[in-house]
Amino acid sequence: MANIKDVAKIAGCSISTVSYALNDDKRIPEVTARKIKKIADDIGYLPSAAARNLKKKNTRTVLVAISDFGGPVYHELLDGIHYELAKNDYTMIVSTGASTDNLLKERMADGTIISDINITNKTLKQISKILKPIIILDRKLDDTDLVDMTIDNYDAMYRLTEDVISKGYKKIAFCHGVKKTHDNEYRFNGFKDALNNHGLKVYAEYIGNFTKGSGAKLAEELLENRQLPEMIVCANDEMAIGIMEVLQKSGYNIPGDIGISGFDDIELSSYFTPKLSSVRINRFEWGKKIAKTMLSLLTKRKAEVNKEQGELKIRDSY
Amino acid sequence: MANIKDVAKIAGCSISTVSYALNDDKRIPEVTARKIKKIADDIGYLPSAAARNLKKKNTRTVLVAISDFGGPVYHELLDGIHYELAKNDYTMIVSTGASTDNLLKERMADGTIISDINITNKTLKQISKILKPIIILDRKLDDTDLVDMTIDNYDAMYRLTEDVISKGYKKIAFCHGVKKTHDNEYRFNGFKDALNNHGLKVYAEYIGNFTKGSGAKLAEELLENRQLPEMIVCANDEMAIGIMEVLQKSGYNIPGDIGISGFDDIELSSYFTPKLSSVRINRFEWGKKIAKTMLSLLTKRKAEVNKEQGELKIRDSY
DNA sequence: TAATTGAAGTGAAACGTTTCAACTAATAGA
DNA sequence: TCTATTAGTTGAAACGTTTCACTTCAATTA
Repeated sequence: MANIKDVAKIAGCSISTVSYALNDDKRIPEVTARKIKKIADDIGYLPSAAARNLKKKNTRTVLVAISDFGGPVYHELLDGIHYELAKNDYTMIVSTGASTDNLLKERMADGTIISDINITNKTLKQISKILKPIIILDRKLDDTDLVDMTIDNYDAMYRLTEDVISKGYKKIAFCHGVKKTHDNEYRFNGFKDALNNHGLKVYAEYIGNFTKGSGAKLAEELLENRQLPEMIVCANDEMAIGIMEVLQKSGYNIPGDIGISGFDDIELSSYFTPKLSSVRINRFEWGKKIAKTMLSLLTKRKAEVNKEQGELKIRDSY
Repeated sequence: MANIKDVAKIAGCSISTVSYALNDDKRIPEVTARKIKKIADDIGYLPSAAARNLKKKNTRTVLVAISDFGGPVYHELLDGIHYELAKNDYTMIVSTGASTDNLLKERMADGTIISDINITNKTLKQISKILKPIIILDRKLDDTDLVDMTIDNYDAMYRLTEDVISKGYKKIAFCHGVKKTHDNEYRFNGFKDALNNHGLKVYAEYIGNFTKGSGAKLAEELLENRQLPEMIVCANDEMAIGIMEVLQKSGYNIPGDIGISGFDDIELSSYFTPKLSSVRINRFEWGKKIAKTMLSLLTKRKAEVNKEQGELKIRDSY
């Protein structure tokens, strides 16, 4: 693999000249620079990122760590982050699972954006002392240097619940996702407070894990016990869809017999019959904001933090 | 940021001892190693990936470059690749767009997997000389060191088309995705050959770009001209869905009035009404195979290449 | 006792860049 | 003609690791 030395040898100049030329330093005259670049091209010289990063002590790279590539939720977010980062000539790399662990243990990026519930608070606290800046999307953690940019789950769910109440539903249940996750807790609190402030009680609480499967299982249990509420507010769309599928197979009409709502507004939701009412987050915009914050953290070391608002998408499922 | 020197100073030993200890070299006794690791932990020492990569001349990292995070097609594939890579203690990083360009220009990974139609053949040919190994998923390119692991589009589409013919359709049109892409060409050829071998002609060809929107637009044009075929075989699911939506809005019954098929079997397809007939690729398995090939390229410098087969999913849309 | 072995640890070179400080040669100014 | 300036170029240090080759010292063997 050709290195800068090889280029210098062929060009008959010093290493420093090559380096300056390749980096468009103005002290190298146009004509020399062109010649050097030509040679570099010809022999297939690619600079070693390792050597450069080592010397410059930065990588112009931001790492985004996510739980998995499977969920329908991340794409827009990643595209938004990438859009903004690329505009500022930063490189984005994405990782999951074990790869994230490795990447976190070796400082390969200048900044890190994390939305991965598999990373424990403990780990997070540890690395937050060492690996700044870090923006965290899926929880809040006090007494750390983590910058959190969560969605305003509470507010959105509060508003959705008010809309449900306004339709006349009284026996309203909540279907939890993974308990203790930030998303679930804040959504539930918004739900509960809206109910209470309108003189209603939580009719029942069910526990899923954010997947379609868990929604389906839950619905089967409900059918067995014949204890259906008038309405189930779900912590996310996937569980809502799982519930609807099972209920429909058993002959229930939605929203005739029971109302259902979701959260996230994944693509499937508007194709399902009935179309699922949900909360839409403009994740592309959210991603852009996150990237902007990261950029200012990287340069100015400070940031204006921002809660992302959700938009109610009331359709046909309640 | 603490470095290995700091650890050595506190531990009262040499840099080499720290390095050996941290890398579990057997010449450092258990007790010393533990002490050193403790110190490293305490002062928040993280090894510099840059320095290590520079010295070791490898990164134990594989880069996967994709067109965008938006499509519903990549998730399983990425998960499959990651699964296999992680098992072998390799790190996977993923990039798109401009980030890919940067990453390709700096050698940050030991190997590269590319499925990005935005990268030109020319670029690909250039980097294939320098940046080996590279596995390419979305085309074939002769006279290069690229290893291609495309899907067996031809075979799958041939079989799908035979099934369509067996249902009695005669006037069968094809809806192209982006022309000249490998996927589109091979799917079309499989379609065409199946038709010809059964004594049929291609009834018409429409041109889309693999998106739902392009399918919708196309359907609108067809409605204007009132020239509907009996069946449209689409180069992918998204276009098929776009077409179906528009046709249904205009009162057409699918499959009563016209049959439609797709390719890829994205999640949406089995939720749409009618359920879309399509070709399923087990992308998780495909990803695992790709990763295995990459691994053997990385270690043994050779690979058994493999075409991934598709499975027909005949449902209700024709 | 002397020689040998082995365990534990160390010094220093090397990886491929960037960049500071210094140098040369040519030009401009006095 | 001499000095000051400037454009172009260069040598070498530094970044933080890994690892080869070597040393030291205690224990074992003959």
